[in-house]
Amino acid sequence: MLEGGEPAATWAPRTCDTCRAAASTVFCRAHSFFLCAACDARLHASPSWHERVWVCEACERAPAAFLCKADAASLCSSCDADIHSANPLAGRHHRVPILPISSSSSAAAAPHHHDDDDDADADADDDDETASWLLLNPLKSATVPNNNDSNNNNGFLYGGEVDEYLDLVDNCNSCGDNSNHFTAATTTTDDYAQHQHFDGVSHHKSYAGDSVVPVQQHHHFQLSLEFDNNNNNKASFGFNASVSQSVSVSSMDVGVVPESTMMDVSIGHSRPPKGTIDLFSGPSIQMPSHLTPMDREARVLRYREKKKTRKFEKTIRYASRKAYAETRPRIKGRFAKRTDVEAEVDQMFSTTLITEVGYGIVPSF
DNA sequence: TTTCAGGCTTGAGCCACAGACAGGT
DNA sequence: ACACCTGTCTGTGGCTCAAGCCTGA
Repeated sequence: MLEGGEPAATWAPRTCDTCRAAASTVFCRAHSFFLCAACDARLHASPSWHERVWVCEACERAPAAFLCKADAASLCSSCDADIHSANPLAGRHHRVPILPISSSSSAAAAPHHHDDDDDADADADDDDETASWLLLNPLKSATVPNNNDSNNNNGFLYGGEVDEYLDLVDNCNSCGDNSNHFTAATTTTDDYAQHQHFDGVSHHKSYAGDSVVPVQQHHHFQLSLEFDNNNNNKASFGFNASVSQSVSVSSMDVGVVPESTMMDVSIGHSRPPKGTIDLFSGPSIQMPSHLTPMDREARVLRYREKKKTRKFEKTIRYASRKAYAETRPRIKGRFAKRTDVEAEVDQMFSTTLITEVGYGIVPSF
């Protein structure tokens, strides 16, 4: 859990230069003032508006200079440089110089807008995000034939492969031959709250995917790709690739509980912890070598659908077991043996539970 | 700039037991 | 074919602690 873990003092937004109370949201270039929404509306209510820009959404202390379309975030030069140099994927985010707040669209253009009713924007953002998640090296993509999909230009080419990988990981039990070598490195530091299952993850001030605006730490999952120039349909995955690119995929969305440390491929690793997937041992996962545009589109759609429906909450499969566990005596958190008296009380409790709540029948799935 | 210590965060593992499930009689 | 018995496996929550990360000196 991250409760209280955020150094709030260091992230205090700049206060309004006029009222000195509210957090500033815009920067007026004419005044060289940081203004809150109220003061901005008051000072710039006349038709002769000054040119204003949004305050950086990351540091909240400097005027925004760029708009990152992938993150839908307005960023100052410093934050933009920091964030988009963090990894190759972030570097591919499409950013444009930020435009002054227009007279009619200040509200509509407000940052932090992720309204579902704005389908066009949502789709665009979704495309960007999906691309960010799925894309691999665009240069390499261009070298692969059977590549007629216009989406390839923005790196969608291997979305299907990545998605396929996600599915493979989900299923966790299908491995092909070793012609394609797949390895992965993971780092894990933060953002996960307690999760006991692959889907049992909760977020705390984290931005899903590779949205990196305020990300201080990142779970990411790295793939390295090696392309066989002699057989362009074959892509192998490995760390020692002479021509390789990395792609970061948030493990929280992949649904994989990664190894806890960055692993060196050369280091032999023993059994992974229970509940994790050992991506390093055994036969490599075979990746599909080529897909039709329709296949790719279908996979991307499937990926998006999965992303929409994924659940981070812990799923209780057996309510009765939960009820028993909650009433069970513990010693330092561990279940302890019940005394006869406790067993009797529990028996009574169970009877009550059956009649009142309906527990006692464990549903089968 | 590098190193180190201390604090903080995260997640695996442990425990007992009810119920599911498979296989034998 | 059916009922019953037995053994094994699964899932449940709170706590501890090791490992890794972060921050400041």
